[in-house]
Amino acid sequence: MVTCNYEARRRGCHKLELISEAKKKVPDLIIVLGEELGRFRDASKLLYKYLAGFAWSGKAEKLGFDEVFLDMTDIVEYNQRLLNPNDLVHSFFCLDRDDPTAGFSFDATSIAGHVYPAEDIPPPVPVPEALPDALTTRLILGSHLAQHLRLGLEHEMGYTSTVGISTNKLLSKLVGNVNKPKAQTTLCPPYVVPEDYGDDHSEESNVTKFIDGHEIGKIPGIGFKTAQRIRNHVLSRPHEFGVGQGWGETTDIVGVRQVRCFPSMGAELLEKVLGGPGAERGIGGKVWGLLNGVDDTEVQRAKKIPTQISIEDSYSSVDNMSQVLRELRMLATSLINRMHADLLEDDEDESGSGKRWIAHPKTVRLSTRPRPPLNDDGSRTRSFNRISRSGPLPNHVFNLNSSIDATAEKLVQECLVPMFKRLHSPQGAWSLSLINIGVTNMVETASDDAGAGGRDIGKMFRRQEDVLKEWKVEDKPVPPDSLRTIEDKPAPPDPTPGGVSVGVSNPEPPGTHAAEPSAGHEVADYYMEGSEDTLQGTQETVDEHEWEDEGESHETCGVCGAVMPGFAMSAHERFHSLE
DNA sequence: TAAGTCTAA
DNA sequence: CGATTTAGACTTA
Repeated sequence: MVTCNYEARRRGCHKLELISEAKKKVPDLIIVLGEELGRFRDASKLLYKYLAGFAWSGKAEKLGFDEVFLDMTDIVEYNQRLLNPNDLVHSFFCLDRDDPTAGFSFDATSIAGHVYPAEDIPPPVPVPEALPDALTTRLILGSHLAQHLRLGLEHEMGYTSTVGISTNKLLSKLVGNVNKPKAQTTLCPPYVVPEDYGDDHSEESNVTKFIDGHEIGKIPGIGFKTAQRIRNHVLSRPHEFGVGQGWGETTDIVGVRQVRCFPSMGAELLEKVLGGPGAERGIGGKVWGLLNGVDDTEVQRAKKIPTQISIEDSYSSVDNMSQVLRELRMLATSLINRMHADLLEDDEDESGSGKRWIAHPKTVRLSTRPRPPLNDDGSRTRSFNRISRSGPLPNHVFNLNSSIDATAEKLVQECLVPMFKRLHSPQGAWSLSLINIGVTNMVETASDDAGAGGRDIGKMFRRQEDVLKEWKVEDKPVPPDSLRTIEDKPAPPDPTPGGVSVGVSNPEPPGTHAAEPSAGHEVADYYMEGSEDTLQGTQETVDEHEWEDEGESHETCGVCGAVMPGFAMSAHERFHSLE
């Protein structure tokens, strides 16, 4: 079992649990095979959009399908100034700079929702004496904003959510885990993080106190490998693996405190332990920061186009060409569909138009995970290693006049099969446990993006250039009258209604860092979970050729019938695809 | 650019 | 027995 909902968890199930085990605990457990990610994607997009709408800065970063970081520094600071110190209980949170009436009322004398450390005694009667210190005020504001977002998410979108509120991504994410589901938690001051940190301030700082309670592998940014190396060093021996349980379970539990307080521990030592070939530069300093609750990474703004799109499937064994062919066709079809869903946009400005590509991937990649051979004892060492080959993506995949199936088939025959042969000799014996195909190297198509938010002229120029570059060779040969729009077809509905959704989301606001008392970022960390949706659109197409076979012979365009030298066809096709 | 590693949900 | 899928950031050659 990959994952389970909160109801199942309440009854004792875990992620990655054996189905047999889970069934013992919950006989009426419902097992759902496979996945319909499309509906999750759609829900994810919708929820993301809703939340990002509250971020004045536009800083709203998705983490997976169901989590979002929101940097609410500006809105929080704005409201900090609006507070009336003489009547904090009746405060108003303004959500729109341009509309003083947009917002909600709240009590600025206390934090909304749960707090860390937990208060054993609920605060007496609020004593709106004076304005608390700046950080506390900001966290109070952040907590109420989070509360408002969670209520909005629930009442307007139908999803419950979980949120963590603190001053950076690391802390907000971690503190969001403290109370769930359907809750929010704010990491309370004091946040004393000394300039150099490293000294033991656990007495004064809730940051240290909080983070020290975590096993190192639980810290975001410290993954399996990194955690392992740190454990080995601290324990000065190879760790032991837990048996029978999920991955990465260790019988040796090494806590953050144990590492932080290890003799001569610091950025330099960590750099030695973790550095080396292939390691990220500055890894020591980065991890040292994490162990001290320091995380200066910015909440990223949403990207309009993904940097890659990939599809994969795993198998118990795929070991012959006909299986490979079948799987490649399936994957290629899904990939083309995904490209249409994610890279095709309604063409507004043309009358009677259809869709147009907002970006063109330039590269296609095929990766596999070969099953390791049997060991002497008959066992098989697990390996997750992948190998891959990549090459130019033929232009014909952008042709909207061909059917998806035809496009996929062509992609398989022309690209994927040859790449596969570069990976695995048709003679040699192989057995694959996974096949993945994907497209990368997106080149954004120029758009009349009247979009708000700052526009980057330089960037737009570059985009133009990129596009023009692609055209240059072929530009001339394209007959003027070959321009044509491609009409779009209504998408075949393939939605499955109703999904189950559990939704949870959790935003967390401000992020003042102790290290930088005044200028911290605020980070809101949102969490959403579960969701459902409908499916995507469709397409169709005509036909075409591609750029690799540039010969001197003439060819006829399947779309407009124009005749031109072979080398010009790719540009010509691109031309159609852009229209 | 290509291939691989690490991380995370 | 068996153990997902997708994607981003980053390094190295």
